Amino acid sequence: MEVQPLIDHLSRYVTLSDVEISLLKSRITFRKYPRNQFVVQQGDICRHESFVVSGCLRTYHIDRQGNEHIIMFAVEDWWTSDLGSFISQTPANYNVQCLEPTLLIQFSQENLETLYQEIPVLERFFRIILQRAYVAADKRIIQNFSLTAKERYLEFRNQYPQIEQRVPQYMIASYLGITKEFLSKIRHQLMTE
Amino acid sequence: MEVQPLIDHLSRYVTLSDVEISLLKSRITFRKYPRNQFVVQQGDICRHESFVVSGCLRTYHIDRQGNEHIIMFAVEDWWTSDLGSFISQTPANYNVQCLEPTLLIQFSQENLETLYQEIPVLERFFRIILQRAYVAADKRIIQNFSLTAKERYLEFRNQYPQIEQRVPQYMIASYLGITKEFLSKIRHQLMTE
DNA sequence: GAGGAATATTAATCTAGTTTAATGTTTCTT
DNA sequence: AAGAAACATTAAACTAGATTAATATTCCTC
Repeated sequence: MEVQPLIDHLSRYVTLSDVEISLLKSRITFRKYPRNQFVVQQGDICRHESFVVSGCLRTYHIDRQGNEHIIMFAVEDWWTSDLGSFISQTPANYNVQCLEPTLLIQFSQENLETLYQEIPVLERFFRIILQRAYVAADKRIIQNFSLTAKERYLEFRNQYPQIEQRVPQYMIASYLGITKEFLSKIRHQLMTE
Repeated sequence: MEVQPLIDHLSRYVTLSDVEISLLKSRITFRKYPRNQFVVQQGDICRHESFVVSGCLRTYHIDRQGNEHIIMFAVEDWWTSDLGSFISQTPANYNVQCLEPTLLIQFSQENLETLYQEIPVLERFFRIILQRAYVAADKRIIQNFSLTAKERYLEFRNQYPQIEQRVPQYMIASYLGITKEFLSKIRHQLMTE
């Protein structure tokens, strides 16, 4: 059924035989979430790695003072989960919440381990995914250190134009690490110059 | 010779036979660096993953405005490199510099690939290392968002007491993402309260 | 042990971004 | 179509941390 986007996605990185594809299909789960529902909640153990077939999600952390900080968004063709929690099966630092009705393809730890045996190139594929996540996290550390809020906003808009249209501004502010009021000010500045 | 610290370190995560250990020994390189020398330079491709036998290093990024930002320190028993660059053999975002005379055990890409074939559990080991690096990067993003400079300093002091003694304060300030003057102020505050 | 380099402190002024609070606008629901 | 909820803007007062610049202190090195 809706598995094609995943197959296409995998095919961009590794080559799979027909047998491997049916094997894969037998070990995945489709799950439909309504708007606002949580795929992972902070404190729970993240049981799945999820591929987004359709919809939009945010990953955020609630700090000691109760403030939300959005770490990433995910839309069609992206992976989402609390990777740290999934990997080491420890309590999640993040909430993963659907911002739209969302369809996910999910891989449980156990099924993924089995698949690694059955389809060795998947190991390679998920190592690539982990590496990309690491590099992205790394890049964000640098950007938060070295760019102003305005520069980060422009960078975001430039890199994720699709996302800016789909999520409310106060969430983008949270992603950028600033208040919604200040983002509003920045946008005003950008428009009147 | 000085390989024991590495063996001990590996043994904490995986079990190696004597045969595997000699195999390992044959595929590593020792390298001694004097103070201030660079193990990796921003823009170069990072050719090795390095285990610190003795000494102390910093990893830092120079941004567009020419400001330095320290991303991490490494001392005995730690791994260091520009992981993003090493993994994907792309130009490094970071400089890795010795702050003391330093002895490293280095793994080249090719030797590491060979070792993965020869000693499969090493694949597991380095996946764990990558995961830890990812989780650490992740944690830092959260901390930089949600803690004040003072809180981050206390956190650092608490988590890396050994390092605070070994590196100059202005580098700690850079690691915390603040100026040396402001760190000085924080320290003053902490002492007089 | 003197002199210079590197490191650290202090204090005044400045600014990017926050807070608070009020007002406006859009979107959802019935 | 009205009312309520969610989202966005504006502006004034405030603060964490930067910048600048001068002075101390520590640490090499000859």
